[in-house]
Amino acid sequence: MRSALRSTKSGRSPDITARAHLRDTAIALFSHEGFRVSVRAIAEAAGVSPALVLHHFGSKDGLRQECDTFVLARIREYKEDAVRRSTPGELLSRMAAMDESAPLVGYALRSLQAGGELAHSFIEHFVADAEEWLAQGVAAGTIRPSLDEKARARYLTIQGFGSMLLDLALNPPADPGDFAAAMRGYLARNGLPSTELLTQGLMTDRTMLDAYLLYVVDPPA
Amino acid sequence: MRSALRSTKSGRSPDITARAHLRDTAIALFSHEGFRVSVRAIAEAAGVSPALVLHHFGSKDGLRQECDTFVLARIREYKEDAVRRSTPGELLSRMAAMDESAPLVGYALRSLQAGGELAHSFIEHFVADAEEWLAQGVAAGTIRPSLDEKARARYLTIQGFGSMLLDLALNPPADPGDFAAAMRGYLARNGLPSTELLTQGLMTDRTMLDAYLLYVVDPPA
DNA sequence: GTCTATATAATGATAGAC
DNA sequence: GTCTATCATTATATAGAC
Repeated sequence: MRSALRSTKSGRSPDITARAHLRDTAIALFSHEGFRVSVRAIAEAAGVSPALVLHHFGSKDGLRQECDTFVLARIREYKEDAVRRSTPGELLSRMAAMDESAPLVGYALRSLQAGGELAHSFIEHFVADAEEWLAQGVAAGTIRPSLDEKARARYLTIQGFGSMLLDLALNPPADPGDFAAAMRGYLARNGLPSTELLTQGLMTDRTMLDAYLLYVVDPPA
Repeated sequence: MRSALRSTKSGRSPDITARAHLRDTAIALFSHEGFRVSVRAIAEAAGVSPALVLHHFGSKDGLRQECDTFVLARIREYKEDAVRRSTPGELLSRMAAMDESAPLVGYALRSLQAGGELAHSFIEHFVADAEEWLAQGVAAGTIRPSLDEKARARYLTIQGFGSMLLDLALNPPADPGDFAAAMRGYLARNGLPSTELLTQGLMTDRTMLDAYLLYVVDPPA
């Protein structure tokens, strides 16, 4: 009721409210410990009472949704600013290198594993980028054309993030918050083979692809 | 105390005990709903009291460990029997096609996402297989050699499972228990682009690989 | 081996004072 | 906006009878 009055009274940035502080704390904790952290833990980290958290967001789910939309919005901002031809991994690395935005990356990765709505938006965004990037490469002659460009863009995106998620789950970094270090570990382990695969493929000839096209895409009656 | 007596009395297979039944029920439920299912739910599904479950396994963690070791052992058995040149995906599909072993596959996949000890054993096993399979292909001339065969075997394994896990998290099957159907969905979405990637790679020339080798593997001083 | 009853701890959420 | 106090639920786990 009185919030309008209060907002006019405050001359500072409208986002440095207690509510925003709570949301940022929640993102940091979700990123660091996963979505199982309790409302109590978030409240304690923020130095307020648990009741206040629920007062602001209604429920833990409400808090989650606010975090989701905020993280997605911020990642979109970063992507607008970033150079277009950077790969998703490079973009995330650069984001994570900044202390302020590292939790955003961790949060996004957590939600990818959880598979919610943010995960979909997140992936769709990178799929769209990949499609454009691939199309430019095909036009320039540096990338081979595909029989299904959309499917390839989606596959490469899922393949990249999926490999990273599983690799990090199997080799958990000492500090879960230091995403940049985690990313370095991933690249140290997989940089060479993934580059080999992208540049040379695995097979020496087309027989496997031809078999797939013949028996799966256009099966004999 | 009296269990030795009972086991001698029973002339049936030593694994069809109530304990084994409980374990199987737990695996089915873990596979279907994830590791957050309560001991209560498992007990109810098995038609016993929650206390009995804990009586047998000491704790929920004890139950988890017993399920882990059992699942790993069974998957190893299947792999021994299976034809050697089948891919991991084919193997799991064949396993999942059998009603009896489908929960094992689901359980293994869940534990991959959780990233525990079973996940490591599971992956290591498939990495070892991949390495042998790749070596045979290289010897036969059907597969290109790699500068780091071990790293490639690990990467391809992680890449395959990681892509599948993320794809399934983003496109959850109607029936989480029907792994075979889930796998068909995954292949329908990604079969073509993954086959293209394996046979042809993505790039039209070696410049990306050469750049990687020059600046990352052997960086200029 | 199996049960009932209970202890204990943690969670998300609410009520109401200030 | 923020708190204290409390509720209702759920979880794992234990004690002890049968």
